[in-house]
Amino acid sequence: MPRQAAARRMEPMEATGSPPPKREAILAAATRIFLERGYGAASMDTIARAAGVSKQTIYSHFGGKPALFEAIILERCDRLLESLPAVADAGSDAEVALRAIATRLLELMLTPEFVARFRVVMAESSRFPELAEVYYRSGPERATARLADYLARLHRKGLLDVPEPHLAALQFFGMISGGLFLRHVLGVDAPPQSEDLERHVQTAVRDFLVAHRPG
Amino acid sequence: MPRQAAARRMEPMEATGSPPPKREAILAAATRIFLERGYGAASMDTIARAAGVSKQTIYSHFGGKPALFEAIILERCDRLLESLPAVADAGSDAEVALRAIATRLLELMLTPEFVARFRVVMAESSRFPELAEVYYRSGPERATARLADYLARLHRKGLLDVPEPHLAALQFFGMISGGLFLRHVLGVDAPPQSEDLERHVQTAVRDFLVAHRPG
DNA sequence: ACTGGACTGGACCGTCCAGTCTAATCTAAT
DNA sequence: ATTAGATTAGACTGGACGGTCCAGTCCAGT
Repeated sequence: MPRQAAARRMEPMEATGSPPPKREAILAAATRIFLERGYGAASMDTIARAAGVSKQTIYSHFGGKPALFEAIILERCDRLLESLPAVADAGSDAEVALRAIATRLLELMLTPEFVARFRVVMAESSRFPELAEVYYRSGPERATARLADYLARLHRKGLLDVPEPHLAALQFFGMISGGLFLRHVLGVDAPPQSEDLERHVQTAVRDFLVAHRPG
Repeated sequence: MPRQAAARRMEPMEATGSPPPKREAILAAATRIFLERGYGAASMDTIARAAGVSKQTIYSHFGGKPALFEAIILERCDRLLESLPAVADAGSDAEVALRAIATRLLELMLTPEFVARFRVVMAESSRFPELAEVYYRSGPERATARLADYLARLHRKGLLDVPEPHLAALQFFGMISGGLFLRHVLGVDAPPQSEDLERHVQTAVRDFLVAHRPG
C-alpha cells in the first residue's frame, strides 16, 4: 500500500510531456525484467509489481505478453545507428573516421543493455521471427549500409580501394566486433580494459587500411 | 503400445557397442527438442514421448532437466575444432591453408544444428554460466588458439607479418563469420549461395594476406 | 523357478503463469 | 455533486510443467 501511494504521488512529476506516465513505467519495468530474465522467465506479475502498476493496466495498455515484448524490443532498436555519427560526412582522414566509428560501435556493443537485448532477440527469434527481422533491418543492416556508403565515397575519391563496399563494411564490422562481442554475449569475460579495446580498434583499422590502400 | 513394442524390438540391433540404447535415444530426442524450442519451452514429457521412453527413465539416467540440458550441450561442443584440420601442419601455401580453414569454419557455422546450439547456449548463458564458459573454452577459444599458433609459425618463418597472432586470429575469424553468421542466427536469411560464400572467403583471405604481407 | 534391475504408463502433487473478472477507489470534467 | 473512465488489489480459472510415486511388465543371469 505505502509503496503504491508513493509511486502514485511521483507520477505527475515526470509527466511533463504527452506520453502517459503509467505506460512509460510499464515499458521501463518490462524492459528491465525481459532483458534480465528472458521472455519465458519474465512473468507479467513480476513486471506489474516492478512497474508499481496493476496487471490489468498492462493488459489495457498493451494487448498481452507477446505484444508487450515486441513493444520493448522495437523501442529504439535502431540505436545502433546513433552510434555512427555524421562521421560519414566529414571529409576528415579516413583513419580517424574509421577509428571513431569502430570505437563508438564497440562501446555500444559491449554495453550490458545492448548485450542483453541482443541475447533476448536471438533467443526468441524462433518464436518472434518478424521481430528478429525488424531488429536486424533497423539496426545492423542500416549501420552496414551507412558504412558501405562512406567506403564507396572514399573509393570514388581514390582515397581507398574498396570495389565492393558492402562486403568490406561487413568484414570491417566483423573484425571489430568478432571475438570480443562473442565472449561478452556468452558472459565469459569481465568488461574489457579500455586499453585492450583501443589496441583492438587500432590494429583492425590499420589492417583494413593496408588491405585497401589504393593503387 | 505398438510404437513401444516396435522400439523395444529395434534396440538390440543398434546396440553393438557399450552405450545403453535408451540413453542414446534420450540424448537424441533431447537434443532435437531443446535446440528446436529452447530450454524453457522444451518439456520433459515432450522429450520422453519423442524418445519413446518413459519419463522415469530420463530421470534415472540423467538427474533432471538442467543436467539433461548440460549433457546435450556439452556433447561434442568441441566440434568446432574438427573443422580446423591438420592444415596447420601442412607447409602448403598460406593462402590455400587460410582459405581451407575459412571455408570449413563457415560451412560448420552456417549449419542449422550449429546455429541452434549457439542460440540456445547464448540464451541460457545467464541460467547456466559455467555451461557457456565450457562451450566457449572448448570451441571458439581453442579454435582461435590453434589458428594463432599457425599464424605465429608463419610469422617466424617470415612468410607473413603477424606480430600479434592471437589478435590477428580473432580478427580473421571475425571477418569470416561477421555479418553472415549474424543474419543466420537471427533467422533473417535463407541459406546463402555457395558462390557468395566463396566470394566472401576469397575476399577476406586476400585482404588478410595483403594486410599482413611481410616486409 | 527365482531374482534383481531396467523400464513402462499413468496418476499425482505443488508450483507457476497468462489472462479474466470484480468490486472498490481515484481523478477530472461536467 | 455527479458521473464516466481509468486504475487498483486481489481472487480466480484453466492449463502446463517439473518431479515423484507406484504397480506392474519384461528380461538376463542364476
